[in-house]
Amino acid sequence: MKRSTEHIVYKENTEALARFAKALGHPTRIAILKHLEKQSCCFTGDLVDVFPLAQSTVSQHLKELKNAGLIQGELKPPKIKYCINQENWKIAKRLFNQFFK
Amino acid sequence: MKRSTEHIVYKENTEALARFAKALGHPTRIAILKHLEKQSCCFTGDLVDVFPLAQSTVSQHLKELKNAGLIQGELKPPKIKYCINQENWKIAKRLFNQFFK
DNA sequence: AAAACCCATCGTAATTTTACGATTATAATT
DNA sequence: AATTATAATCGTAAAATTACGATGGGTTTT
Repeated sequence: MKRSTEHIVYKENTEALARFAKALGHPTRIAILKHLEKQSCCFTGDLVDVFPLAQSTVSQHLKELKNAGLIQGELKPPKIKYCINQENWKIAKRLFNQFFK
Repeated sequence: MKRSTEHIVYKENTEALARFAKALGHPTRIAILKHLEKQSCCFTGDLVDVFPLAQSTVSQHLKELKNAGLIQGELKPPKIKYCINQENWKIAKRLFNQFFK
């Protein structure tokens, strides 16, 4: 089946908002972010203890949040400390705010 | 491969927020909602003209937005008029606001 | 150097999403 | 009753997502 591979061009903000929303589109990722907001920071292992999910699955969710720019990891051997990416968080906040204004 | 079919229990708001976010997680759906906000309402056909997508594809996106509760359709034969679901819109707005507070 | 620890990545499978054209359903018009 | 208009739904295919266990790559500790 044919499927248009060239994608539609949307406004800058539309793409960005959809990207953030997509990253937020899974309860586990929302829960991870809530956890990070409360704790300010945490290690992967902490989250593996919190959720009944495999370590690799949690890691994958973290990767998506990182790819979306919502979190960032800091090497703290032998662990990795994850925090909210405040800069992008502000951008996301602003985009959602003006979307729902 | 085994895969846990029983799902994790999240807080009420976490599930709800993820559901809304997921619906917003595609640029076409963001664009549709922006259009609805500006126009206040519109018909499926209007959107088919706006986006370079098949009618069935647009209809599918509308269905998802409807399932998420973000829009509602009103029979206006032979058309269907779509509007933002103000009640749920307010809920979504509140959930995102308190999430990003 | 070996063992232990933490976590990303790989490989894989099931499921869901996204897109299309074709068909169907409903209502209005002729 | 037949035709037209509008839009949902069906069937299908490709791609992406979500989950798991297993493996591997750095550090630190022994």
